[in-house]
Amino acid sequence: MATLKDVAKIAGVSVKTVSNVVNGYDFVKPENRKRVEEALASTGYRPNLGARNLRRGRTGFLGLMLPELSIPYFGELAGLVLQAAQEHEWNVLIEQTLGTRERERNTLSALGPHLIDGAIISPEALHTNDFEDLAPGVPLVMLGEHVVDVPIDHVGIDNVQAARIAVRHLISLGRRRIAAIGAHPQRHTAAQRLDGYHSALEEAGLAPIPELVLPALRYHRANGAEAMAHLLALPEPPDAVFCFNDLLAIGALRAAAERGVQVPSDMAIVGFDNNEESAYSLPSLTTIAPDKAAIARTAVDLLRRRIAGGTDLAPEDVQTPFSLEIRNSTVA
Amino acid sequence: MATLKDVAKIAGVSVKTVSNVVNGYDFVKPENRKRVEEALASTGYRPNLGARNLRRGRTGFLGLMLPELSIPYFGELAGLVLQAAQEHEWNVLIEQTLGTRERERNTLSALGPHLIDGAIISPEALHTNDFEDLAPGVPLVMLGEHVVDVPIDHVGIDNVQAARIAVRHLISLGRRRIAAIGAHPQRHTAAQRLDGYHSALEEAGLAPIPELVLPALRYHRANGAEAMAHLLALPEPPDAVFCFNDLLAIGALRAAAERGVQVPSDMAIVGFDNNEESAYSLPSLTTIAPDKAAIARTAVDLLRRRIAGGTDLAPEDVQTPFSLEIRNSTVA
DNA sequence: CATCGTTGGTACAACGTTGTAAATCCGCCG
DNA sequence: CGGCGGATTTACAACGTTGTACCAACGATG
Repeated sequence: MATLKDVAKIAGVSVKTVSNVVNGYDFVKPENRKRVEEALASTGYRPNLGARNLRRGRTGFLGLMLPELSIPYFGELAGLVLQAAQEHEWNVLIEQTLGTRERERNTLSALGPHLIDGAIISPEALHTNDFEDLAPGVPLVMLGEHVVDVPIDHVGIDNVQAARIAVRHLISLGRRRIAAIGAHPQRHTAAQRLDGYHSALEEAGLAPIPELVLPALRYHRANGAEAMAHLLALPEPPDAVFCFNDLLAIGALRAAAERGVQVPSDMAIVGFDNNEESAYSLPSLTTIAPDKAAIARTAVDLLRRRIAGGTDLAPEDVQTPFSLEIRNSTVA
Repeated sequence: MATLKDVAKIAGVSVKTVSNVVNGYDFVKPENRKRVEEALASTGYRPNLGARNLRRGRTGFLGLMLPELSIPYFGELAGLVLQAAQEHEWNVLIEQTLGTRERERNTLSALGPHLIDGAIISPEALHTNDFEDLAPGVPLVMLGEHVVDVPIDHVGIDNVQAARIAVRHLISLGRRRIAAIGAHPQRHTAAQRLDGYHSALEEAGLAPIPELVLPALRYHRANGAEAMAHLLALPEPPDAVFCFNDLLAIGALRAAAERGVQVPSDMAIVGFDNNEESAYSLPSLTTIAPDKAAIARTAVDLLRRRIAGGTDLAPEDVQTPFSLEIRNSTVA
């Protein structure tokens, strides 16, 4: 593998001059520039990023910590983060935590400043004090969950409002017994969505029905199916369900179908995330559609700002847009 | 950020002694070892991987080139590769090509030995000579597509056999007009699956019906829907479809439902890949289920072998197991 | 013609780590 | 007590890059 030294020897100039050409420095005699460029081409020179970063004190890498790539929301998001990072010539290192606090702590503590310039994290189980213990020494941007009392930039949508809009939609269709699937003791986003759910009920003058609020420990399809099965076994089942993500909704859809419950006539279902698959389910899924590209772009931008030196800026909490995507699981 | 030098100063020893402790060298006086360890702990020292790798000539990174993380198959696969790589203390750098030859070429050529120790690639559009042009100088393992005349390790399933088994299944259900969706002029895997399709028809004494073989330029849900719409508009539509991946099948499922065609009674559908979502579609999807974990593990192992020095080993082509997952899109 | 600024080029050091070879220490043997 | 040999430690160089400081050549300016 060719190094600057090799190229310099061939071109008959100093190492630094080659470096200057490679880095687009202006003042190089055209003749020398040409010779260097030829030498570069003939050797197929590629800079050794390790060495360059060692010198520059930057690594060229961003970390991306998320629960699981096989979860569509995170797969889609990761793809968009990769794209946004690429536009700024960053490579992305992805770390999966499977949503366990243990692995999230490990990952956080492994986030040395030598490995990455900054990280985008999507924690599910981290506690406030984990951040203090393990302060990784690089800028972080948090997605989704918002651990409030930690001074870290955050990007996400207004979960309360989004949930409210979803439930309002169900109410506007005449539904009155509206269930919620996805309550979770630790998750902030779950609490917020539950808030929105309750406030929408309240503003419509509907009394909350506690047994229609179901928890979900994980947000997978199986959990949604399980919850829906439980709801349908109630003496008085709901006429609509707001699921805290699309996977839960897809599971719910299936459980309903298996029991001959018609969606949307007997049971309207709204999801959250707008996974690609949700436009193709049968029936297609009405869902809250966050602007994932905006989330990815914003996260990378915030990180850029911090890395560029804004260490003592106040932590920002950026809210990205979302919309309600109305499909056949609520309106035939 | 603490460096070896800082730690050395605190512990009152030389840099090298600290390095020795960090790297588990045996002959360090217990007393010094203790002092160094304390200093390490008190500074929270973390090795600068860039510098270490510069010195060692290795990077600790694996590349993973794939079309799109938002495609469930690749999202799931990427997750498994990350896990397999992690077991050998490798970090993984993911690069998305969107399946374009242009970006695949770029990625391949950017795969300098400085950045990664080896790469797992899942090309869709690369030509044989691209590999010669751009020989990245690090070991590669290819997944899925098999560009035959390139001497590179390959991992995948027996596509011909898998397709044959899928189509046999349809035939065993009494279907006689069996369509195929996913033919593609360049893709090797498409050609192989088409082979399997034809050979299954032949062994059952069924004459191939050319207009039932539909191409798909991309393998997304929309392409499947489009193809199915086309099939249903034929004067004599098929009674079964073999789709070359699950996304096509999901699209086909939807197109059928939209036109009131009952699956599986009027139309049986088989997919390929066993995406997680396919167990939850309505009806659930019969599909070829490759052992994705085995693919990921095998790919990482092959890479390990090469990186460990086996440069002049003959290229291997490992076939991983698969099964036919029978669900309600063929059997009610 | 002396001075200056601009352009073009170079040598050197440094980033943090580890391999090599050489230095130092120590107990023990003769 | 001199020296031997292993244990322990160290100085130094090197990995490939780039920032800094400096040097050289040149035309223009006064």
